[in-house]
Amino acid sequence: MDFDAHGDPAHLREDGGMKAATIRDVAERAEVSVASVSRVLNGAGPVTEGTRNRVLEAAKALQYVPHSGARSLSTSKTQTIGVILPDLYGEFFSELIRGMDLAARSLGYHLIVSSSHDDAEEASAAIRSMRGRVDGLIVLSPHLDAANLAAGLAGRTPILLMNGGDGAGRPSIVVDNHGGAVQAVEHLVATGRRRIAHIAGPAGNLEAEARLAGYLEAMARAGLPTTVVDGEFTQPSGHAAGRELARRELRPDAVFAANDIMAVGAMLALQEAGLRVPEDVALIGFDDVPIASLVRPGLTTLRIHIADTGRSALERLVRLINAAGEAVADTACEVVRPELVVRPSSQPATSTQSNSGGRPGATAETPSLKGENS
Amino acid sequence: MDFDAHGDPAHLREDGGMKAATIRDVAERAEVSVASVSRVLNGAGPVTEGTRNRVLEAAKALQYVPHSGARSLSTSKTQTIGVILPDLYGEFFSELIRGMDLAARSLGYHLIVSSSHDDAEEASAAIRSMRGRVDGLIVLSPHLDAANLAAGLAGRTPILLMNGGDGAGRPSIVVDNHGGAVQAVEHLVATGRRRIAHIAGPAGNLEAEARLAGYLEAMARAGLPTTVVDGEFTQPSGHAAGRELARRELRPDAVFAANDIMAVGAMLALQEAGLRVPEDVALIGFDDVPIASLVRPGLTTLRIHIADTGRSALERLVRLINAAGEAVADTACEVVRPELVVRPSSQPATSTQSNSGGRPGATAETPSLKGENS
DNA sequence: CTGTTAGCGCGTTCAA
DNA sequence: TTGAACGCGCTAACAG
Repeated sequence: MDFDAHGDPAHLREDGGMKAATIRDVAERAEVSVASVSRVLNGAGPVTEGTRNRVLEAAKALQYVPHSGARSLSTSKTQTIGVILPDLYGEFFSELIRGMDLAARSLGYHLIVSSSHDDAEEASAAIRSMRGRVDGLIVLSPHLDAANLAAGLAGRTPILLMNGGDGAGRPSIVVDNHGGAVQAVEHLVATGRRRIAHIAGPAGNLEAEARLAGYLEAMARAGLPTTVVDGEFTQPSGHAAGRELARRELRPDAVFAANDIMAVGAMLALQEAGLRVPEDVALIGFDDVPIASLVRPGLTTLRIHIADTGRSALERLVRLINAAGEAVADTACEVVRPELVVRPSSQPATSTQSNSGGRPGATAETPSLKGENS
Repeated sequence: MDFDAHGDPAHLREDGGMKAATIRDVAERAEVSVASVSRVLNGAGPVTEGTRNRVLEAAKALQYVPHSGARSLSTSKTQTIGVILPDLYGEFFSELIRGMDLAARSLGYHLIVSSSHDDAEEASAAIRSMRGRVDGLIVLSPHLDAANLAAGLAGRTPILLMNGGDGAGRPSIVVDNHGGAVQAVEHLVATGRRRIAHIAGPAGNLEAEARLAGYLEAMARAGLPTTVVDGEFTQPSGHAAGRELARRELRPDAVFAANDIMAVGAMLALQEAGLRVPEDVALIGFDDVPIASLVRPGLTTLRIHIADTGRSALERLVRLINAAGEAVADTACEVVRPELVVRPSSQPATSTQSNSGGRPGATAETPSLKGENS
């Protein structure tokens, strides 16, 4: 054969290793304009049944897949929302993301996660690297400055704060940490505990500070002396705190940990020290992550419907995105109120009485039934 | 004042609600060309100290942030990798993603996750919606067809399979599920167990099937009768399976669950039935998710360094991306070998002897020290 | 109903 | 060293 001067475009070969087909290739093959192809593929605009079929056929033949990046550039909509979080460790964040992912998928959005932003500096870089890549941002920065900074940096991209602060007039979602802590203490007091210690979260973390404040306030109101041990929201730190408390001369008869995983750590430490939970020491955590119901004794805690909160956060952000410019009405700080879930770890020491938490509204434990895939 | 025909561009106003500044705005303000701005901001190409400063100044004044979407389009590099997974539930996936995120961040990549793709249909849609949005894909589809389909769909975008199959000549990472299961059974046999039951994962899941096959083979080799109960990789299913096994006439003296969370469920069920672990029934799981070391008794399991595996997977994919076109040498299936971690849940029934798992290479438990942030 | 054209915002030759 | 112009792939006006 001689020179094949008019050879097929490279992309016609099945998987010859060449570049992927573009809308233009489809247009050529279908012998129509790119506009028509676009119209057909997006179902928008009037198209003849004939051209429609030719386009569809050509697209299939070329295994054409639209380039979402290019589409985003021209529509200035990425259908993607970014989630900035300090860490990706533990069940709390994974549950939150799971909830967001669920909502995102049903709303036609993608999720781009970016973690490990402890200091405002890193978070800032992460946020600006999101420009042109996302339609909105959800920022979980437990540090005050980071959040404010984030809000500023975002420019005009809608942003939802979940840093534990009140949002300062910006759309935000916050857990009623203070109220939850008060509930925890009141529950313990109501069930006969008096020497109630608190394992705090890391300093500078707004959530941790609010929980500590709630503990201190409730204890003061009850006229009880306080004991605070530092923790950092991790299992090991909870374990260490528990071990220390077990060694104290005046051992506490109850421990309120600022989150579940520290409570679990403390539970193990207490048990290793030969103490019984709840007989010798009652235990209560915060968050109600899945593991709370799997340890023995089951851990009493303050339930936040984590995945639901994540879902709701994402839905709200999408609403903000769709209302961009207009309804600046959403400047509210939505409050999630934790719900006391009484499990065996906080049963009264006096007797093995029934499941009454001592507070109306407390939820009796129902077998938690969720698991893990592999 | 009269008409301000030459008014400042809208974006000059601080945060007047107008669009964000583009590279062109910066160029105008600095009185240079966009090319120079690009050169300065990307540190590429020769630039005079003077223009450099003017550009930097203008950029700062305008709070200019490059539009990564546009950049991606022109460089055809998104610096983003997509992760397709069937679900986002449980510690396994969250640990995996954590590892990937760690690697991604240190390599300058973003992570876009997309879950809930049970059937091949959905996964397919998810994958094609990634085109032009990511530089590569990591696909965790435990179903055979889905994976093959994925590989085809990806076109020319690098893809790394982690579906439990051998990858069929494509780059992939797979856990030696069969070998792990054999280790589990041999460990139980070596410590005196004979009636060893297996709680299997969902049918159709390659990982689950390989673990089942390993169990069956090892049992046959040991000349022992098999007992298999169906599960679905979830805690509730493990609980149900455990309850059923506890009721059996010829109760097993050991249970090997196809993953940790089912083992935990089974453990709780056995204990609720009044059985002692490990005295009456030894228990062993698979994966070594964080919770395995937090339940009591601590769960013996086959450790996969989940986060490390995720990290390594991402690094390999990035390598594939950078080698695009050239080194098709990477067609290998990397195998991750699980490591037996002996914890109290599988101690010999005969006595409370020391931690020897009976197999060389078995890792004695060291206190697991990781926690959760809130 | 269809085709042409102009951007979206940025990187990048190629001259000057 | 700098700038003008083109292209990435697609959508959206605007003609025809």
